[in-house]
Amino acid sequence: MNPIKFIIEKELEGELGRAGFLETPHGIINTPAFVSVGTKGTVKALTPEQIISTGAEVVLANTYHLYLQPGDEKIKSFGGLHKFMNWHGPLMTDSGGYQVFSLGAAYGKNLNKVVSITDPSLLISERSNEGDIPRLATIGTDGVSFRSHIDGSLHYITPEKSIEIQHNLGADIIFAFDECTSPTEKFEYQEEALDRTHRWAKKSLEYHKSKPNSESQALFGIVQGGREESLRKKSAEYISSLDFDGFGIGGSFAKEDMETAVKWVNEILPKEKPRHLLGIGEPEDLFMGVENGVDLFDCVAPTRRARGGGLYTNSGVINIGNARFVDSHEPIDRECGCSTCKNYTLGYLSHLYRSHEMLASTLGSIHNLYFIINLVKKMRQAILDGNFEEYKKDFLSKYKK
RNA sequence: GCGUCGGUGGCGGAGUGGUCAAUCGCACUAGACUGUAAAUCUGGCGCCUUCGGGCUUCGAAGGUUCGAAUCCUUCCCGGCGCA
Repeated sequence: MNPIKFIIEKELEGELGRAGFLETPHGIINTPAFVSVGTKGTVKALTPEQIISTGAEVVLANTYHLYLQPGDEKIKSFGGLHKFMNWHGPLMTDSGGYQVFSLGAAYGKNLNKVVSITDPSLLISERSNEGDIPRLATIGTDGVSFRSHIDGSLHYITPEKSIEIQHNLGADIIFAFDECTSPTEKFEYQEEALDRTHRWAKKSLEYHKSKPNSESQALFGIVQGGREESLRKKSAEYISSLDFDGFGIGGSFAKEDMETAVKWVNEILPKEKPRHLLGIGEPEDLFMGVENGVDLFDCVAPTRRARGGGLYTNSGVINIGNARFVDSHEPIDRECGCSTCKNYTLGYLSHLYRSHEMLASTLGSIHNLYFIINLVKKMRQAILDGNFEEYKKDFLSKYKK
C-alpha cells in the first residue's frame, strides 16, 4: 500500500497550479504548503509547540547533518526522529544531496542556492580554477565523500546509504540522493551530473523498495538538469518513469531561470503525484511555484533571516537592526496575526536584537514562519476560491523585493 | 610635596622617529542571506572630495628633526607608592 495519498481539490484554470491535500502516516498536509526547515532535528529557536503556533503542518530535517550528529542509529534507538524531536506531525528528510553542492562546488565560494547570472564572477566555471579552497565534498561514481564540517572525519555517502539513514530517521517523506548543481556549470557538466543523479535515483528507489520501510515512508525522486531545457525535460521524463511517490525539483537557480525550469518540469511530471520545489521560499517565488503546479516548498529563509534580523512584512523585508525601529511602538506588521505581532512592539524586538537576546530569534522566527506559511495558505485558499490571480497581483503590488 | 607609571578616534586597547587617518575588539551604521558550514557573513565608521586626492588629528603648549602619536622641555589631568 502507498504510504501517502495525494488528493487534488481544485486546479487553476489554464495553469499548472492546484490545491489539495496530502495524507501521510503522521497527518495531513494541505497543499500547496510551506515546509518549515529543521535541519538538525530542530527548527532553530523554536519548540514544536511554537512551530505549531505558526500554522506549520510539516517539518523537513536533514540526513547528512543528523547522520553526523548524533547519528541515525542513535535516533533510531530513540524510536525515530518524530519521537526524538517531539514533532508528531508530518516529517520529511532531505537526502544530503544539497550538501553535495553546498559543501562541494559552492564551498568557500560566492555561490548560493539562488544566484544572479549578472554577476560576472559567477560566469567563470568554478571547475576551471580549482585549488584555493579545499572542498568538503568530492563526487565519485557511486557516491560522495564528505569531510565532516564538524570534526573533519571522512564519510562516504551512496544512494543506498542515504536511504538507509533516512529509514533509520523514519520521516514520512524521504528524498532520493541527488547532486544539486550550480547554474554556472557548463552543459557538459550538467549532463554528466544529471546522468549521475538519475543512476542514483534508480538506486535509491531500488534500495527503498527492497525494505519494509517503503510501506510507511514515501520516497520522492529529484529532477535536476540545471538551466538547460533539454536536460530538465529529460530528467522530468526519466524520474517520472520510475515508481516514486512524489517528486522534488532541485538545483541551484539563476533567479531568472527558475520559472522556466519549474514549468518545463511540471508539464511533464504526472499530475496525480505531489511535487516539491526544493529550497525555494521567497514570496515572489512561492507565487511563481504555486501558479506552476508546485505543491510543497521548503526554505531556510524565514528562520535564517529572522536570526539575522530580517522580518517579513506585507511591504517587504525590514531589518530589525535598523535605527528607525528603536522607538517604534508598532508591531512588525499590523495585518499579521502571529503571536509576535499580537504581543510585541518593534521597539522591544529591536532591543532584544541589539542586546543579542535569543528571544529575538524566537519571536522573529515565529513571525517569519507564520508570515510565509500563511502566505502559501492564502494562495491555497485563493485557488479554492477562484481568485488566485487577483490575490497574487494584490500581494505583489505592495510587496517590495 | 617627592617618586613612579600613564593620558591615542564613542569605549576598550595596539602603535613608540617615516610605509599612520593610525592594527584589533566592542559599540554604531547599512547591506546580504532561497533542499542551514549560518544566533552567520560583508561594507562603512575624523572632515571634505570632481574618488586622483585634499585637510585637521594621538591631554596642552613649545622645541629637536627633512619628517613626531612616537624624542626633549614645561604645564594640565589620572593611577599607585612614600611622606
